Amino acid sequence: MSAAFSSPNPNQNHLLAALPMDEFEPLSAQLELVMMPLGKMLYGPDEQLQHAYFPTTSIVSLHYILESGASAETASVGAEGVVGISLFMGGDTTSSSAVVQTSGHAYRLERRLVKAAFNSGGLLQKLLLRYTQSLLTQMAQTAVCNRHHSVEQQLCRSLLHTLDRIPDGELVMTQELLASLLGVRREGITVAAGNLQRDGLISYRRGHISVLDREGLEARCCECYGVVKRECARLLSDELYRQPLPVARR
Amino acid sequence: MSAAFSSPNPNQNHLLAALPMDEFEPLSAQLELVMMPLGKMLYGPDEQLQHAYFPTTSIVSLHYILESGASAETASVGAEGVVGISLFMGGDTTSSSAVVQTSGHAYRLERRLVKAAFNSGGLLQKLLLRYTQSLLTQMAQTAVCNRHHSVEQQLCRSLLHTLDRIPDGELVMTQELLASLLGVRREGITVAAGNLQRDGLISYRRGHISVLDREGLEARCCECYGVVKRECARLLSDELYRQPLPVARR
DNA sequence: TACCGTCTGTTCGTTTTCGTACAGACGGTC
DNA sequence: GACCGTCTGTACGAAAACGAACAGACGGTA
Repeated sequence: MSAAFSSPNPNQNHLLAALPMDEFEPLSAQLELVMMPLGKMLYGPDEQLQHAYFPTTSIVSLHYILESGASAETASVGAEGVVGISLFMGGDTTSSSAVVQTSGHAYRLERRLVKAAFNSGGLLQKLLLRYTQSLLTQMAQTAVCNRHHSVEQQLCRSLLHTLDRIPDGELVMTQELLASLLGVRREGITVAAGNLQRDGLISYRRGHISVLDREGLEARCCECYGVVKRECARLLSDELYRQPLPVARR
Repeated sequence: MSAAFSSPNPNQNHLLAALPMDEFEPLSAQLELVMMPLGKMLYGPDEQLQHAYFPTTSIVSLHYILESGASAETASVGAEGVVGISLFMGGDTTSSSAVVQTSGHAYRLERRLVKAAFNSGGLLQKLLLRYTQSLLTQMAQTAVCNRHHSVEQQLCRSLLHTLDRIPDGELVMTQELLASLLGVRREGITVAAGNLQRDGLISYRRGHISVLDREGLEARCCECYGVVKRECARLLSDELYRQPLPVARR
């Protein structure tokens, strides 16, 4: 496990890890390891994508920026997924942007290779389609949550989703960043986070948030977190996935 | 054109109309014309879908119902699309529901046939994937709109999207229905619609809304309507679509 | 150690939406 | 023509989030 930190490995991405040898092998030489620094924009609105990114230790936020400059996250992508689905879905561009929300690594694959791999129609195609379906669920639930739930509930949801992808429970994000992800004022986050800290669920200091009581956060969160998590598990963890994740490829 | 009303025709659905003869022919005998009465639920959460529906004159609303009973629309589907993408994306079910928002007709195709047609990989597969991408855009924009825009702006958006699918400009929907689609109170719709009527943009009476000034509505609407419309046009109206829609198949 | 930029905390009035309650009006049915 | 269910209009206080302004605190750098 500790080797995972010192030596990045494509198997850290769940989609890549699920591929059988004969599908992974031809891709592996083409996969390029890239650093994903916090704040880096992978693509902007209507920009031709050059690569698909398979995050391993990084988290990427998909969001839309309004003419006013305001923005809101519509979904986020970690090691369970891939950034750049429009490359194989057919549009090549999207109206949204993709920005690194948690720094780390990713493997990227050049545009034409993504399309070719998808069209060759093996397990990878199935996986990518299922992942896209889980992304739909995530966006739909974000829409519902934005309509009906409080800033505090949405903060819990965001923290939990991030936590699921950062096993050590130590999130590196300022309140300002959280606010821009959720599309609310920074002050709103200050108050909500203050309440959570007062009640012993989290603790934070200048850009670092530690989750102290995960169950507490879940109890305080709206149902949206669970809906997305269950649906992603269902779509991506059934018979398609039988390999334990971090272990060497058989 | 008037024949379109008296005799339902699969060509009224844009996806079906775009198919070349050799792909449409084997499907045509399997397409079942169904009436879509207002309020009919095509499927509920986690329910195994039995058919995909290709609307012609009907409009279907995809939405999520919270434990509290509140709900919110995440996307809507008319003649440009298909209801039941999880059949070919791989999940078979979704956490959302699909309900008829405007009564009319649709053609439905049995589950296995949908999967077979998708997997045979012709133009239909391309079309379905592109349509799914447009659905992603729609959901993402709904999330953003729910976060940042007023009830009145969202009402305009909803009316415009419906209007695009109901050419005669006479919408059959109560304020109660509109409220449940947008996930707001009925009173909020009363006020917003009252303002629009006062300013001469619409007129309504007991469940019937007439749009009097389309440009006015667009001016009053947020950018979200245009974003979705342009993106759908781009994804579904390029080289894949060259046939004029209502005309007989060549 | 002093400094300074960034991050966090707090305040206050404003706006929007919510929740609740009830009144009025339309239109189809008996 | 009277009735009644449904749809629409209005009002009022409560709650949530916003916008703007400013104070304080942390922590890296000079």
